[in-house]
Amino acid sequence: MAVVRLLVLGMVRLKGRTHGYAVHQELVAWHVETWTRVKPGSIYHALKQLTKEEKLNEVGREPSEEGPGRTLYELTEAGEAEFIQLLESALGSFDLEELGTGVAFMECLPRRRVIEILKDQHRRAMTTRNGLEAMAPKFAHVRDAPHTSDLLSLWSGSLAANASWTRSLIQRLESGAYRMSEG
Amino acid sequence: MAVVRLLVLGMVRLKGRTHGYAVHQELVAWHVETWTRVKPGSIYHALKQLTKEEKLNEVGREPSEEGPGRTLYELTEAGEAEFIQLLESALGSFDLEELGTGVAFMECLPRRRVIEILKDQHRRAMTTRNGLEAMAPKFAHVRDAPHTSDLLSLWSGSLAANASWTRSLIQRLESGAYRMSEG
DNA sequence: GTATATGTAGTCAAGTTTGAATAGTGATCA
DNA sequence: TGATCACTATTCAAACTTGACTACATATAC
Repeated sequence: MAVVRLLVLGMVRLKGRTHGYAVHQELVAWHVETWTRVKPGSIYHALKQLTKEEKLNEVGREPSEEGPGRTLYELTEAGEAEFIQLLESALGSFDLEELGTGVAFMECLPRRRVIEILKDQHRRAMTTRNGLEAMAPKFAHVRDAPHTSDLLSLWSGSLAANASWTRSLIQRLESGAYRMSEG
Repeated sequence: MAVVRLLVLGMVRLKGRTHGYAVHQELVAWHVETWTRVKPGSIYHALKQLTKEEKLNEVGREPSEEGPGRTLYELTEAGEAEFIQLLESALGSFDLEELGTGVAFMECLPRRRVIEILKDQHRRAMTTRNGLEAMAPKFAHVRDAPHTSDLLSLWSGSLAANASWTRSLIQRLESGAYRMSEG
């Protein structure tokens, strides 16, 4: 998923120069496991893959006083671009794990940009929800699609709850809450 | 994910003897893409993997009038057991994709069993939600965990919405809605 | 002093997902 | 007729996830 890439890029960006284990520790400190599951193996894979794509540079190994040596990574310019792109796309998603990850890093974007993306996300969520509500009556009598109306209302309710949360976040941002990036 | 395995097992169970393309077609007819994404590649992989685990049997190939030949599969006894287990676990999950998949097949279980599982799921969802609410004040002032209270309220709201939907489904089931499995 | 637990740092194999590619069969149309 | 399009049916490589394992270092208990 894009979630792991965003988390890893974001952490390396935040720390400037770091290693896989530290990324994992920091994610645990952030309690990311409450909104998404990120296993150590995925972190190490992402580090290698992003290095292969030249979004990260491997900048040598560092000995450690409390265990084996560590492999250090740094963000490249391409990595910075990738980070921004993944971040914007995460804030525009209405998948909870992606959205949550985007929110965790939203202060890396300028306030007005975040508001813009969230408003667009809210609009699309409502459009999708209306679409679901509209298709409900059409499938009420289709035998081969089981429990379609229940499933539609499950998704519709979830979208509505998330949209309501997004609305309140937009309000907090518009009233000046949080320290955001300049520029 | 367990979602694909459940969908594939369920479809093969429903059709008695079928092939990958038909499974895909039926999932499209069910509008499964509104609540989860299932690519053809995942279906074919699941068929092969489940066959390797003897949850399915490959029972030969069938020529087709409108294209290449098809590989046919059937459910084994172990497959039936696996289906029931995945189904019960899906109905007990509060991951939307899993829960949705469980609901699509819930009529394969007896009414009282489904109610029992859903009540347990609802109870656990509420417990989780209370846990989230309880941890919110503790992390309000922790600088290194960004936007934790926003993220907690996002999840909390989502859990509440799903729990409310589950409650209403339980009510419909208790008042005798839907044709369910005997036994 | 040595087993044993705990924390640090990472690798690996197996399973899974994804998007693109392959290949057969009619239907349309110039 | 033969070019091209759409539908049928599947395979494949690459990326990604997962759980189990390796290996180093320190503390602690016996």
